[in-house]
Amino acid sequence: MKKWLLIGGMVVVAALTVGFLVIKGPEASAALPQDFELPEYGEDEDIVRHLGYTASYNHGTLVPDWVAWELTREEAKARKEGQFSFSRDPDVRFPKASREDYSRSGWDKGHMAPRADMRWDLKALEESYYFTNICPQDHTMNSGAWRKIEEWCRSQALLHERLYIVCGPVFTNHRHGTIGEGCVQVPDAFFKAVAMENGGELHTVGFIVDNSPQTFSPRHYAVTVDSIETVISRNLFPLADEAAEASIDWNVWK
DNA sequence: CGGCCCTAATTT
DNA sequence: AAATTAGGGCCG
Repeated sequence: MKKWLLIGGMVVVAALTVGFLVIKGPEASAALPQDFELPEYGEDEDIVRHLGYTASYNHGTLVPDWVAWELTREEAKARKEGQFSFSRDPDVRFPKASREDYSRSGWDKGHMAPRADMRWDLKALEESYYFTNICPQDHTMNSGAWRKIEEWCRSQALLHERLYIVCGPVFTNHRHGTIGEGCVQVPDAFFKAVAMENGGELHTVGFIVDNSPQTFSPRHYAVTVDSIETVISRNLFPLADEAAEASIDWNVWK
């Protein structure tokens, strides 16, 4: 059933793409399908769509399984400002993480889709503070290695036209347990997968950072998207061909 | 020194 | 539960 849905979805995407090409002409061939950034997901997942990101929120862990978004050059340049605080997602009705769970836990309320990637719209900025988009993160890692990866992504978005990014928690041995009365599970590590089109070819790069004090530069944590997919058992860019996820081309990722 | 990642205490 | 206020540390 799931497989047929997937195939059906791909047929629809292909049909839309063909239609798009007919209308727009060959110069549009560089544009990847809308929602290209969304990973593979099952019917049992709770998908929440917001202006700046789409996420799959997990009832059991009380963190997202993944958060996906597109980052364009213009979005990366934007500097809108507003004051927002962490809050519950009105689009998620079942029990979810709260501020109390994180308060004095020793763990950061770490953004998956970064606040700084959402400064092109005040609504997107506000929604980035929903717990749908938050995981418990080591503070040194969040403000160190993870932040450097986020800033590296923004610099890549400025160099190229747009990036497709999906990131989320990695659970292996659950060595950090849970926090708060809600029992929010603390991830063992985090993954981030990035895709970008350059010269008609798709390029990808990934990162895995342990949820512990990490401060090295992005390349230290670089891995293929393929290897992330093995670790989390999920296809991250279903519409990308396998070869694009099997290697990292540091000539295009500058 | 500004930008970005935050925290905690207090008030509503 | 959320808004307000005040503050810290790291890095390019």
